Amino acid sequence: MPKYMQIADEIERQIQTLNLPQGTKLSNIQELTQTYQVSKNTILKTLKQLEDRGVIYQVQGSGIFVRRKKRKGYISLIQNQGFSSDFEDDSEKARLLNFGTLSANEHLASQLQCPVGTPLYEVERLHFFRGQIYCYEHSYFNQEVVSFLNQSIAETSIFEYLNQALHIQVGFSDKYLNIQSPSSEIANHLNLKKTDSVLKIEEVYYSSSGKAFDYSKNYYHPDHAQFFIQS
Amino acid sequence: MPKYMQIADEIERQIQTLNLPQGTKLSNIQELTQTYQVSKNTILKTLKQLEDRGVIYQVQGSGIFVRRKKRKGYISLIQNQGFSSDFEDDSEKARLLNFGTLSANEHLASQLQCPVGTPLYEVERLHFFRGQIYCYEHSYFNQEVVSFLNQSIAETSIFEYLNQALHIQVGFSDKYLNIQSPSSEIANHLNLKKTDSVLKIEEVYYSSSGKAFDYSKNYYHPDHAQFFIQS
DNA sequence: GAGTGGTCTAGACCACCCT
DNA sequence: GGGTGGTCTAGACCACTCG
Repeated sequence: MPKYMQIADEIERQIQTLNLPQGTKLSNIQELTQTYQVSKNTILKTLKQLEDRGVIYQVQGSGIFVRRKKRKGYISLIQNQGFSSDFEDDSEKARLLNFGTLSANEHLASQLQCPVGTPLYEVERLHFFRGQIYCYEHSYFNQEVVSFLNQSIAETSIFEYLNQALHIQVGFSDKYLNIQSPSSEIANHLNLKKTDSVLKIEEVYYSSSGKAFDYSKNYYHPDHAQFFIQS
Repeated sequence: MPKYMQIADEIERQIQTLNLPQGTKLSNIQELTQTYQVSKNTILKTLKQLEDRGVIYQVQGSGIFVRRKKRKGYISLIQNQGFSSDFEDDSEKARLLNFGTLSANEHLASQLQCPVGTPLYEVERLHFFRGQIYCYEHSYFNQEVVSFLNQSIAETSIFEYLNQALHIQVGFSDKYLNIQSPSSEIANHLNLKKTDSVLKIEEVYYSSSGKAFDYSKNYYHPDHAQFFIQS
């Protein structure tokens, strides 16, 4: 891991350990270069990183200050790591409903930016948080990028597997949100009436080399769907 | 405006003008330094900027590539410029429902991180897009930051006024999303039944010096609320 | 005016991709 | 192995904030 990243992790850990409140002033840049024995530019990269993560903010001519997340229990829409990472404890569980393969039809090919007929993996899962159903997920993975996947992997964290076993890193992602009336199948999965509404989030994940490898349709239970964005 | 920003704007404009498709390879870094007669680090800052905007992606050892937004008509949840900026044409209109002042109660004081009793401006507006109601907005501005606001300003773009007249820049923001059943007042404003659902987005905007100046509750019509996030 | 962050340079070396 | 992006350095100067 590069220096600027290590230092960012260390500073973030310190803020959390000391539980510093919003607005706490941190050391200035010159002190940070001395503390970590690196050049000013490296510290600047560290601070940009922490700013992007929503951990600090910088004010020209004044200083570097702590920024704290205000509300607990909200899922971040920015971090690109699938489901498991949004929860600090192990209270996130997934139940596999279906695992299989299929060929991309026109719609899937367009979303995954691959030719019609490309072989895909198909995964359907229900996600629970503290025993509550909160999301029905319907995902497709391009087999030309994700060379192998099976049922037992799909029962755990797919993104962790992609990262550690296949060395596929998420480069970037597109997410589309809207509100829909659930189909009877989805209403059934989420324990809803057909007259209720669900929050639908479609996601396309791209590897760090820019290939789309995952297209997911996620339907969130209206009572347990809470999201936040820091920017 | 700094060089790296000017160059970023110029490159983005070129991509849009030439309508370059996703995946188009751009000049490499060395060529860019020569084209714009700046150092490598300046180009690197430019590219980071464009990456954050979702305009390009970089692949180590390979090159710099165009990234295009896929769907039209979706509102970005990342850009921090209030309502008007989300629409390319002038089809966004706001109708002012209420303008006034009040003192912060406990809830508002907590959201705006100010003492109870701080004087606030209160604004209620309905937002239209292509003649359709899509959002009911209920906002509060801290008068200690926003020193002046009146009815006729609230009828146009408040953020544009804050920026140009008061020189208040948005430094960062927190946004919280969830689904709710509308109160009868809100159902009424949005032309909905009480059994429908709305997407509620609470937003807190901070100036570039880190002071919270705007707390808004926005209720989106379920049929016209479409959002996207690139990250 | 002293302190602090923001921009910019020039150059060295490393890590990864592709042919 | 040649090309390309990623990291890091050391130092100069600018722009803003605050007492």
